[in-house]
Amino acid sequence: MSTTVVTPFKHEGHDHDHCVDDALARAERQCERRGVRLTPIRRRVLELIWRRHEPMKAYDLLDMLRAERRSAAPPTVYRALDFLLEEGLIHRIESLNAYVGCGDPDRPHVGQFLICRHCNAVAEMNDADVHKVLADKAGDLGFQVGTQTIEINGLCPICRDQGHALNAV
Amino acid sequence: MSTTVVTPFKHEGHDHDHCVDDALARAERQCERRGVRLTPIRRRVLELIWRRHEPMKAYDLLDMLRAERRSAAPPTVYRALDFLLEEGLIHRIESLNAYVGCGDPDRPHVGQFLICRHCNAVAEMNDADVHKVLADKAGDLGFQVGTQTIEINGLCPICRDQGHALNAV
DNA sequence: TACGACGTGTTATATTGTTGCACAAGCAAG
DNA sequence: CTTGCTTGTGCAACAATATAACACGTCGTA
Ligand SMILES: [Zn+2]
Ligand SMILES: [Zn+2]
Ligand SMILES: [Zn+2]
Ligand SMILES: [Zn+2]
Repeated sequence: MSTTVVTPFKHEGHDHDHCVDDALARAERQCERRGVRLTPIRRRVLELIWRRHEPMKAYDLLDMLRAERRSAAPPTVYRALDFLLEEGLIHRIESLNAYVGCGDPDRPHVGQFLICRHCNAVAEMNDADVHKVLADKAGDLGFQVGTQTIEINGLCPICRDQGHALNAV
Repeated sequence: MSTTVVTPFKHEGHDHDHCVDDALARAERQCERRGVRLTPIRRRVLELIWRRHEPMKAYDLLDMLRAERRSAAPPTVYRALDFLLEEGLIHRIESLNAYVGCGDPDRPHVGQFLICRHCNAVAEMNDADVHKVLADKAGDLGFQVGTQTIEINGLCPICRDQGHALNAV
C-alpha cells in the first residue's frame, strides 16, 4: 500500500480553520527556509485558495482580491499563482483551469487528483504505484516520463453516499 | 501485459497518407453505422487533425479552414470539434488545449497520452492496468471513478535517442 | 551613494471558448 | 409535393483565461 493522501477531501471531518492556518504556517516556514518572499499578495492568494478548499479560478480570485485591493488586475493574481506554483504551494488542475492548495509542498511532486463532479471537492494523492505503473508502461514504449498530469473526475464519498450518480453529470 | 497502443507515435515508421486515409474511412463507416452525419466541415477538421498527426489548437484549425472557406468562424471549428469529441473520433489534450485524432474510436474510452515535450508527438495508450490501479487507489478513498485525464509529458523514443534531455524543457 | 534584483501598478493585447439568433439543408409524415 | 421538424451553418457579439510591455518603487548590498 503506497497510497499517500496529500490532501484529503474537505468533507472528511476536519477543522477547516486549523487546516487553513496550518497551510499558511507551513508556507511561511518553507518560504523563509528557501529565502523567497511570501509577500502580502501571495499570502492572501494562497489563503483565498485554502479558505475554499476547492479548485479556484484565477478570475474568481481576482474578484476577491479586488474587493480589498483596488489595484488588483489579472497580472496581480497570475503572478501570485506563478509564484505559488513555482514553490509547490499550489497545483493547477488542467481539466478545470483552476488552482488548489497542496497539502505537502515540502517535497516537489506532481499531484494525482480526485475531483468530485457534484460538489467540486478535490483530494490529492501521491501514490507510488500509480506513478510506477505509468512510468513502466510508458517505458515499454520507449517514452521517458517527465511530468504526469493525472486528474480523475468522479464522485467523492459524501456525494456518492447521498445517491448522486455518475451519469447524471 | 495489458498495454494497448491505440495510436503510436507518428515517427514510428508508418505510411502517413495511408494512416490519414484509414482514419477518415473508419470515421465514415462509424458515422454511417451510428446514423450521424460526417458533414464536409466535420470531415475536413478531422482530416486537418490527422494530417498533422499531432495536437492541434482550435484557432490553428480555424486559420486553415478559413483559407478554404471564407465563412469559417470560431463556432465553425468548435462545433466540429464538439461533434468529433462526442463521437470519440478525437480527444482533447487538457494540458495543451489541443486536439488529437483517436486511433480506436469504435469503443468509447478515455485516452492515456504520452506527449513529447520536444517534438509534440503524441501516443495514445489504453492500458487496463493503469486504469485499474487508479480505480483501486481512488476506491480505497471511497471515490467512484468517472473519467480519467492522464497526460504524461516527457520524451518520445526518437527525441530521447537524439540526446534531448528532460530538464532542458 | 549607486547599483541591481525583485515586486507591483497599469494598460493593452493574446488566446481559448461560448451565446444567441437567423437562415438553410435534409428528412419524414401526410 | 409540401408541410413541418430537426439538424447544421453563418454571423455577430461576447465571455473566460492568460500574457506582454513598460514604468515605478523598495530593499539589500557593493
Ligand atoms: Zn480544509
Ligand atoms: Zn462531492
Ligand atoms: Zn500518421
Ligand atoms: Zn519527440
